Amino acid sequence: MSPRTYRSARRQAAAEETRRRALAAARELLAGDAFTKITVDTVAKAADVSRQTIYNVFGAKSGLLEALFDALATQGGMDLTEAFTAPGEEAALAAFAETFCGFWASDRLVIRRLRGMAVLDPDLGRLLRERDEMRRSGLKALFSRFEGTTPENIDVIWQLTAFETYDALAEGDRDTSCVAGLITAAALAILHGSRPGA
Amino acid sequence: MSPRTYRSARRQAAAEETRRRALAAARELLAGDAFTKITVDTVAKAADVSRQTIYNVFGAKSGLLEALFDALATQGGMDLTEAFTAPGEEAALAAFAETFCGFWASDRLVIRRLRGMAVLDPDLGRLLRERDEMRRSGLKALFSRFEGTTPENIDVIWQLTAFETYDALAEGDRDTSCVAGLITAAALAILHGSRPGA
DNA sequence: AGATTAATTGGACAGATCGTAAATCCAATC
DNA sequence: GATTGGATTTACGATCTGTCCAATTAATCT
Repeated sequence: MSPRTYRSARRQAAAEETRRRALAAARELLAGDAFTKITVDTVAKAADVSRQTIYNVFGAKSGLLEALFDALATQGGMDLTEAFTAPGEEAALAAFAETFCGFWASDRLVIRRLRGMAVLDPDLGRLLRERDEMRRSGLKALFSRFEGTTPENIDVIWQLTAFETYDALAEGDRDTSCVAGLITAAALAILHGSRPGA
Repeated sequence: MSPRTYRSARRQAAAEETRRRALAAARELLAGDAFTKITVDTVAKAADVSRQTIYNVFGAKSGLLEALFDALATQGGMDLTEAFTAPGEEAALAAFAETFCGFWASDRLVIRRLRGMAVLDPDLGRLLRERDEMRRSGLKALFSRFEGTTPENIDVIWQLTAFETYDALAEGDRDTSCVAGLITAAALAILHGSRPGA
């Protein structure tokens, strides 16, 4: 009746390791050709871990996917300081677009497939919408420095910097920075090209 | 050893009817709250048809979904003649955008979910990419009437008229024609606002 | 009318997959 | 050496897919 408390760096590290391996395995499977066959069992085997462990660590398959999504976002290391410290509107937009395109490109297949699954998985869907809203907030904050940006324009640019837009424009081996350039140009045209009169 | 051939309007009509009912049931389920639970069994029950019939008619669950996707496109009645007979670039683009936005809006949830499933279903994915390519062809044909449109711009406008863009911009109860307007304006800005020099 | 066929049904089955439960093992910690 | 946290093993129930096959019903041909 006196439960001792056992803290340990070693055990904790080992647990981290299995978690890390599971996520890495899931990611690799999702990036591969047989990604439709992604299963708790296949992930466990690929991670050289028992199936039960996956459930112990992540609770459920959806938990594993959510954790993977988070891990991607985290280790993606998105740094928006360049966008926020850029001198002008154009430079800021270019930095913003390049940052996100770089992120989308870093794990294109995995992100695409996770987003597909998110449509059928409410929890994953929430997580994803949350992240997308963060991008929208970022855009809002970015444009608060400049004047005369309508909410509608922000919405459109929000979609221009979305994964789906990157994914569509990157078709046919178009370079990532090239895609970012297209997006930046489009955003700028929308911001300045709207002719209120004629 | 002399297999007679039985043709009949009545039987054929009855078969059409069960097929129609199955598709209608699938569509309704996909539009509802419990769409994650869409199952051959639930579809069959909702259509008041045996599970086996679904397999007889569509071969597999994926066949049912593909048929539904096709049915949506067909009965969506997309008519691009207005876009192709419009006097000028702006009118043509507006008609094009409105036609597609109207289609996307006609079954927004179902289309969204089908597209999500398509990520995990290679056959459905092909079908969907085919349709999207048709939109791209349409755009190319549309702009062949006008000069100076770069392939890059077509790609961007292609994505602007994609379902994902409509879906994102229609968030928060934004009117369909309003979304079409945003898309048209963005496309026009991209076409004319690209400043080649400075 | 009677034979024949098309369309559908019902039940049973194998195989995957998810998720849970309980007993056990092992190594790090007290 | 006893205890604990983490991982494993095995077993199980539930759901869903897809297949097989015998049986049923109604329309069509002769």
